[in-house]
Amino acid sequence: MNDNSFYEKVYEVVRLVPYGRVTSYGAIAKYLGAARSSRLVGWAMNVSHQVHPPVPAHRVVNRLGMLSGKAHFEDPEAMERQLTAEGIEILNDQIQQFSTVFWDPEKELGL
DNA sequence: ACAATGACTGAAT
DNA sequence: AATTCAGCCATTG
Repeated sequence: MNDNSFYEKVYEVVRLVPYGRVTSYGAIAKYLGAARSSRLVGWAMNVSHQVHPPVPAHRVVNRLGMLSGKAHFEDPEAMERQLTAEGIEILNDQIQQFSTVFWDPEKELGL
């Protein structure tokens, strides 16, 4: 994987997600100019465990604010725990007040 | 070079 | 309104 690969871009954006905020796969994909490559973002996250530096994958959820990828973590409970530690309220694997904690790269960073 | 994969998303039923 | 279907596309075997 080259540093210029699509994955690397994804990691870069994910690292930009502020503390206590989350974003969605689609938002990242769209920000990267590949709005329909949301799956690739998820795939990138799957590999993010072996990537350096570490990527805050726990801050990335699907567009509904559901912890769809928690099962892919070393410890599925860790994702939920970390988000909670950042002040994000989670119930039944779903982020509460998602609209409030949602962080849209396009909106926050600007196009 | 071809086929398969997938932590998604939006449209169709 | 809820659930199912199909497209999507970079990476990998």
